[in-house]
Amino acid sequence: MSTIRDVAKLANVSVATVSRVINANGYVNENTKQKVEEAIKQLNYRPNDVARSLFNGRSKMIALFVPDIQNPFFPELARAVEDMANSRGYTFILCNTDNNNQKEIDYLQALLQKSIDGFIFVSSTIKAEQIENINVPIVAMDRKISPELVSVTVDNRDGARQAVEYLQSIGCKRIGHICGPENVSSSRNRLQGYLDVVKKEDWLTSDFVQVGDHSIQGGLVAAMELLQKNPDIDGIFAANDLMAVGVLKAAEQLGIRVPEQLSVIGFDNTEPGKVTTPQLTTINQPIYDIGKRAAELLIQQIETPDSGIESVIYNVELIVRGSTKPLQS
Amino acid sequence: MSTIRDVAKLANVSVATVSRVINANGYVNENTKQKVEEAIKQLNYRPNDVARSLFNGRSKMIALFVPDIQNPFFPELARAVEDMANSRGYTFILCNTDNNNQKEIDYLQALLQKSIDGFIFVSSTIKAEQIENINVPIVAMDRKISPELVSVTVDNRDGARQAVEYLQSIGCKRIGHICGPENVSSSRNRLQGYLDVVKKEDWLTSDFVQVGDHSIQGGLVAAMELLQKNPDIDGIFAANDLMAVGVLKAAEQLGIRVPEQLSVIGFDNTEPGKVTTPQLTTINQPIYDIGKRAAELLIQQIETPDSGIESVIYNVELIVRGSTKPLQS
DNA sequence: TTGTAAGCGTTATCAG
DNA sequence: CTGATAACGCTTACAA
Repeated sequence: MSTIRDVAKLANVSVATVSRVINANGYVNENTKQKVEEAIKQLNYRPNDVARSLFNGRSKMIALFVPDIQNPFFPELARAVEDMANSRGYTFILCNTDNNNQKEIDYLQALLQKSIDGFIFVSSTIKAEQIENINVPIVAMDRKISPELVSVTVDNRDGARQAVEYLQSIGCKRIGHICGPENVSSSRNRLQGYLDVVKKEDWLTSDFVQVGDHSIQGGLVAAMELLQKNPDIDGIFAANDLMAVGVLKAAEQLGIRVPEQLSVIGFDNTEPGKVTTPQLTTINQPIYDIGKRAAELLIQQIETPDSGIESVIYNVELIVRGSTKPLQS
Repeated sequence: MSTIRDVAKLANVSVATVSRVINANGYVNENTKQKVEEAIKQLNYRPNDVARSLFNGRSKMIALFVPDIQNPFFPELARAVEDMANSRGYTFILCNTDNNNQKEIDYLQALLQKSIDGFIFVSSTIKAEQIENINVPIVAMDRKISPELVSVTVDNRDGARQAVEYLQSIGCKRIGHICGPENVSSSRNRLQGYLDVVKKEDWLTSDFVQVGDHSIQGGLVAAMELLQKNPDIDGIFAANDLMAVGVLKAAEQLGIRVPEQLSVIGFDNTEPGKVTTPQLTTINQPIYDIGKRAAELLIQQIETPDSGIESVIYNVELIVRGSTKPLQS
């Protein structure tokens, strides 16, 4: 690896001049510029980013924290962040936190020591005070962390309402809900949306809501509970697609036909819901856009501090597929 | 952020002494050590990794190149690499290459400028000569790049044989194969395994092999072709689970019952094959172990060059589920 | 328009 | 056992 000094020597100029041409800043005579560029080419010189980072305290790296990339919701999000990071010249670092606060703190610390330029968090475990005196920009994605922190989310409550209203519109009379963990803001909002629609129904009891953990297995267990306690349920809204797939499995095990006897609806519009039989009716989130936007906002904050960034809330929409069907009456 | 100089000042010692304490190397009096540690705690000092990297030319970062993290095969692999990297104190960088050689080269260049310590490649597009004078360790994973390069793979040919022999054992008489792209070493080996078993069958023609692109859609299209050209096919071995899911979809569209009329078998044992109806019979790869081992070998090469690393080949095993069933006769 | 030199925060060498 | 000090490779005053 050749250094700026090698280039300077070969071009018969000082390192300052080389630096000027590399960064296209400051005056430099067209002729010497040619000489320098020639030398750079000859030596196949590339500036050492570590030295640059040391000097200016910036690394051109951003990190994304997600609970677990093995959850099919996250790869597309990660992909979007990476693509945007890339196109703006940033290196992308992926951190799986397993919803473990200690891991988050450890990652945070380690990356700060590397002069990371910013963070995007998908987290329900980090506390606002743990990041309040971090002096690099942070954006919350998918889940809010605190009202003050810039975030990119969707209108979860409205999505849930759309889902439950749709179930009603096709004739469902008893609608259960499998919600996500209580500490996840999006789960709370989806539960809220469910309640908005059914709270005045006389059949509603706490037995119609079960908590799942966003996994297929969790959805299966919750659905079993739900269906056994309330045999008259004819519609289930699960807070994400994975749990909805679990509902499908539970129904299969119990010999309940979907959608003839039970309509099922998920949330997210991720891949698993497209390979089941029947395919899942769900609420679509613009996942790629969310990731892209979050990265964009982060980079804007990095490059233009105090440029007044606003949080973003995307709309969601119902996608009807085979797991829901108007009931015969 | 305080520096080593602040610590030195507060503890009334030189920066050299502080450095010795931090790195636990060289002699330092127990008493002064206490003083220094005290000062470190008081200032909440953390060494600047960028400065360290500049000095010793190492960054404690490793990168993983995969075609696309949205393919469900890769998240588990990535997870394994990250976990191992973490446990050894390395930062993990994920790069999606889209099988695009230019992207690979660009990433390579960019990361080398950041003093990256090593690479793990899942690639069928990079050429051996493009990496031959990279002076950091490289490990190939899942796919071989060149015979000389250390790799961690599975016995694809044997896995394919197991799959096809199993189909024969349950009575399949005409077995088609959907293979992956020809430039992918694992695809070639799986095709080879398929041929090992059926090459002497008199019914075998080139119509029994279709090329897919490892996606559901690609599998669907290939299966359509296969089933229309050879209506008597009663078994299909797809080179990965995603394409096998496509086969299931094709069968559904054509009104062919699986497994009664057609047995289907995939490869990888990934999540999508577990949510279909029927669930997919497949060949299990120890995905997490592969990733973990590759990372381990890479780090070993980084920390102990010339320690004589050998390539690793894992065994695979058949997992029987609902998409295959002994034929009535 | 160009060059000199200080400094970014560490580590390691070499005296003491 | 401890302290100066010269690197690591780059950028940016400041001078010329």
